Amino acid sequence: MKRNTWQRDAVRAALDTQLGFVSAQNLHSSLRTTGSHIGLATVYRALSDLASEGEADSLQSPEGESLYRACSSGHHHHLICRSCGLAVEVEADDVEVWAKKVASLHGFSQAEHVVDVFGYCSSCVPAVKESA
Amino acid sequence: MKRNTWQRDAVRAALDTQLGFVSAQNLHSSLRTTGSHIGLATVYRALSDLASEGEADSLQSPEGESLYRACSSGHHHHLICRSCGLAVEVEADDVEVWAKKVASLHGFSQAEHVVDVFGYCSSCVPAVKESA
DNA sequence: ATCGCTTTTGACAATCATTATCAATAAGCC
DNA sequence: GGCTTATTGATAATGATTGTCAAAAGCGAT
Repeated sequence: MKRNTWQRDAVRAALDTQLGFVSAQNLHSSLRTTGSHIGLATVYRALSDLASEGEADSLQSPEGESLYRACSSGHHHHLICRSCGLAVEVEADDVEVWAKKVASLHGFSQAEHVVDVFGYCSSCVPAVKESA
Repeated sequence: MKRNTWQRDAVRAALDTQLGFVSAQNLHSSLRTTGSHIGLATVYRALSDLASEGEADSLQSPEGESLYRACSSGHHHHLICRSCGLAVEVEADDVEVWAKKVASLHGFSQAEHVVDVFGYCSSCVPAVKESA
């Protein structure tokens, strides 16, 4: 049976306070900073659980870390700021349709897709010339 | 100055023989199997170089490994078989448009996107019931 | 073809995120 | 209050990737 522990609640709560995606390591640090004595492995477990229960979204950063974020339920995608980590949930009906079409066109089944847009949010526009 | 070494060529060649995405580790094994004495670190370096020169595509597997594949130049996305690794390059004009629109709508600049579809190709359809 | 300067290699150590281990602890149920 | 068992947490283990650095090539000039 699944039990309710304060650790699990703490992780959920900590995740809620975050505006963007966080790594398990970072979330653990945050929790420690706020005085919690929660263990690192527990944070990993809690995040992993939350993600599989649909209470959190997870994605891989370009560096290969797993990042998590509290999310509204349902299928959606993200627009993520490379600088501050701010994440905006976006609808992508067009993309859903496209993904299904492409998959079936090539005989693929059980298609899932990874769709995320990375950029700099209006507060973080870096002082970089238009070079690319 | 950048030098031409047989190692670099070997990695390029090995990558060309692959139908789908491979990890650096796997590619290294393959090379060893074919008799090459190339070092692991060198394979990592070569792949990383190829990727930044645009001669290879790279993406993160759901497990967090970096996967590489020789690719045609230009921007495109992939339809990847979870079982055999087969990767099909697909156009995604609709998605390009959508990504730009969403980014500008939220004030994001320098937007890049990650769009990949994972599924099972027709040869790999697993004997799994429609449970999800 | 050789010399010399530099880049590249490769074996191995180091790093870093994540997972496994397992005894101690604490939930939920009686 | 106890009992049973899931959960915790400190730490070890794992596994991919990167750093290190002496030895081994590349490439241009001679």
